[in-house]
Amino acid sequence: MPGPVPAPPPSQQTRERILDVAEALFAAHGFAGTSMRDIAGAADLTAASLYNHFDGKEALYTAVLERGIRPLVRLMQSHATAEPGADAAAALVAEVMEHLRTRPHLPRLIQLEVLTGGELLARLARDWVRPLLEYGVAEMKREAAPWDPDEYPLVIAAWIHLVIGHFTMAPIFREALDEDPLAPRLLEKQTRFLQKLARLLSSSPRRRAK
Amino acid sequence: MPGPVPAPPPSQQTRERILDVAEALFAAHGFAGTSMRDIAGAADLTAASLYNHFDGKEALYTAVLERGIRPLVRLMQSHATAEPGADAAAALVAEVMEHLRTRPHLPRLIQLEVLTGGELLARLARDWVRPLLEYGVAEMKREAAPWDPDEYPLVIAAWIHLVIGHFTMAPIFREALDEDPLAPRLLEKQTRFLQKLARLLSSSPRRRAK
Amino acid sequence: MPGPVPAPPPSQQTRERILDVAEALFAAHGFAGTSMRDIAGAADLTAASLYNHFDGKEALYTAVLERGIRPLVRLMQSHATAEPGADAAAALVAEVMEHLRTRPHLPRLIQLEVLTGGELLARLARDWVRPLLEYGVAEMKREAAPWDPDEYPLVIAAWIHLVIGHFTMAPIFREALDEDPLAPRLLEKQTRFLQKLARLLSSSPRRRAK
Amino acid sequence: MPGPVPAPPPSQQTRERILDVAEALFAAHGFAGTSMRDIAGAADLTAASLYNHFDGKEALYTAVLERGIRPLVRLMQSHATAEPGADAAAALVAEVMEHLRTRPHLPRLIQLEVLTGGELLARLARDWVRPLLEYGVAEMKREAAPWDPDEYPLVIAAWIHLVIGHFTMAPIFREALDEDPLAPRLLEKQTRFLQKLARLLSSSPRRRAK
DNA sequence: GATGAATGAGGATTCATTCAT
DNA sequence: AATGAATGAATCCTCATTCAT
Repeated sequence: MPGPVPAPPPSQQTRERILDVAEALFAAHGFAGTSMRDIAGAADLTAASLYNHFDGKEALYTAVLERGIRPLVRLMQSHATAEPGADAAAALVAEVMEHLRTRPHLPRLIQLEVLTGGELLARLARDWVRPLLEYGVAEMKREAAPWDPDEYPLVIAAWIHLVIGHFTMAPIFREALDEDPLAPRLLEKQTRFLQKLARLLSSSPRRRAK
Repeated sequence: MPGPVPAPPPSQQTRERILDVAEALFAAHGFAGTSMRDIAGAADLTAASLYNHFDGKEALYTAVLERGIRPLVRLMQSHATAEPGADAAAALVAEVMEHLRTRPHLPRLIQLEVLTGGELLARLARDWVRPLLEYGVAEMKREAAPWDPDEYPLVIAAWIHLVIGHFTMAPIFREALDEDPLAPRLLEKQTRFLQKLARLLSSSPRRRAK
Repeated sequence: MPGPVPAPPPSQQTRERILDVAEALFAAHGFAGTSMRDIAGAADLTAASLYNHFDGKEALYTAVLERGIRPLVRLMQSHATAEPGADAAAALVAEVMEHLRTRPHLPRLIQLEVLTGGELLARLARDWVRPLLEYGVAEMKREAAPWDPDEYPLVIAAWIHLVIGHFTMAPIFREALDEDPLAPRLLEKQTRFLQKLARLLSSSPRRRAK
Repeated sequence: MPGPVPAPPPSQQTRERILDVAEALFAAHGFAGTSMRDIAGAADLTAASLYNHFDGKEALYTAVLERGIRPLVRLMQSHATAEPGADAAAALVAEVMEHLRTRPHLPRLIQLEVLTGGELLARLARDWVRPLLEYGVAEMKREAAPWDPDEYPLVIAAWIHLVIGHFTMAPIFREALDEDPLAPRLLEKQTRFLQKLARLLSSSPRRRAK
């Protein structure tokens, strides 16, 4: 039985605080649009102090991304080894949505990184998208989904777009719908919508299109 | 029969050239990540010369966005008034995809603008997303789609995510698939996939989920 | 009897217009604080057009100063040769004040030029201040004014300060007095005040100070 | 008996050094004619370093003016409350001249600020000129000076012009007289001249002019 | 004579980073 | 671990000037 978690040393606390505000700022303004002073200010520090915790702006950015992506990759891995059942996709989607709910900056960070072709893009592709594609394609083969096999990757990509897009496009729908897509109510609705979609997409329809 | 288009004055040519390279650079590195010198260099000019054509960086960025978004809005409007038939959605998707094929920077620009909450976000929401939502929701009501009415907006949003996402996430799939999602072959495949999906989504299924 | 003055060629008109606005702007913001574009704009021209009339900024500035100072120097010269009477000083002061009333920018221009040690300073000293000193000292010698001979220059300098200062310090007295020192009423009052002072300064008082 | 003044921290020293050189440069070339690089260079710094001490050029300029004007205002205030005697004006003039001797840039700064209508003009009028006017007018009323009451402000203004003008016009008299008006000898002579003038101006003459 | 477009030089300011304290 | 001060490089932008039209 584990005892109480020992309080992290203050330096560790500061480090996490920096990562938190940096994550928010990088997600909101991108790498180039975020200055070390901005981050320091938001963390109640001086820019110089950041260098006591990170080797520089690039290193800080990398640390933010690493910390954000790791749980996502782990989530993927745990599902890859899990019993592939009928509702596996629905379960994965729900879990991912739930995770992103607590880290809403993460999809934005990923999207920005992808858009600006950052250095972590290759790693993201290798550790996150490729496993997801392999896992998903295998699953679809097993299920005889209503798609051509060479459409399988597009289906997987579609899932990614739907999940990520819900977060990255949130601001514009907030404007257009007068409701925050990241509020709990809409997040749950979107999750249920995606699960419904999952069943629809994998069910064998009577007739094949095209 | 229209006569030959008169050659635009050279100054107009320069202006368009600047807009072209600025569009590419802003889409690739974001507003903050693109310097006036970069743009000038790509347009074979000095940074100072840019100011003979635009009032400043912000104005240039706005001009790029305006020019990019206008055709998109017009596309939407022409469809809003068109005969709403069974395959209206499929036709619209195809047209949008075809338009974006020739302006692949545009979805990235929009995504960046949305992410960083730029000033045009409100306009985008008003002129582009809101009409799309209204048009789509009306269409779905007519068709008795297999969704709850309060899910209709999510369906429309899903379409947007699928179209935009295909472009904004292209780099990572290029890495993961070893094939360029923006190459003609994959663009066509994605278009057909989306049209198939359109039929699937609007067909009345036997049983309702949830 | 001279016939009607022939209308100056349009180029001459433009030239004068440029000089007028340049005079005002240089007087208000100094040489460094005034841009060619400012001047051009105020003259309803493009900066490039200024170069059709003047060789450059420096040349334009010089022309402004020349044009402004010439009448002042001529005024001095005409008085130097005039009959030196008792009220010569009073008459000179009145004439100078009257001239400056129509060219209120001139004292400011001179003051700025003196402050920033421009190139025309030497010329101003030679053509304007030195003759004034010589003329004034001679006059005072003749009149047995109530001053030590080596104070004579100070008296002349005082006159200059009083006349120039009235114009250059006008803005601050406009603030402090709630009345414009350059309005006709105050200009006349100041002129009469200076003439009164002239009599006071040159009258032989009963007792000598110091 | 006060103990030794504690050495100011080095940062304060740098700040003062910057203010010193900025005062000289602003006085010599005006606000627009002085670049941050010039100031930095004269203070043995980089332009960027100036921003560690001041928020920008405008702020630095304001700080220079504030620092310069404060003692002047205080001088005025101390005299306003002092015993108004016959030679009060003479004493004040002497003190002001003595103060300006050690800060010869100050009158130029003020003159420039007045000429270009800077933001501090209103404050100068309120804190410096207006009290001086009130104090002086009161004094003159008490003394039955040889002037119409509505000429009193002109007399006060005349004093200001004579004191300020001596400094702001120094360069041109340096040229014309071959002697520096700001050298101790001439400064003292000017002070004695002004005091003599004070007595002359306030003595009741037998006859009234006008 | 007027102008739009182009440009090199320089303007103020911000940036990421270093270092002594 | 935190910071104030310093700085070189780069930011956006303005400037005076030129030149083809």
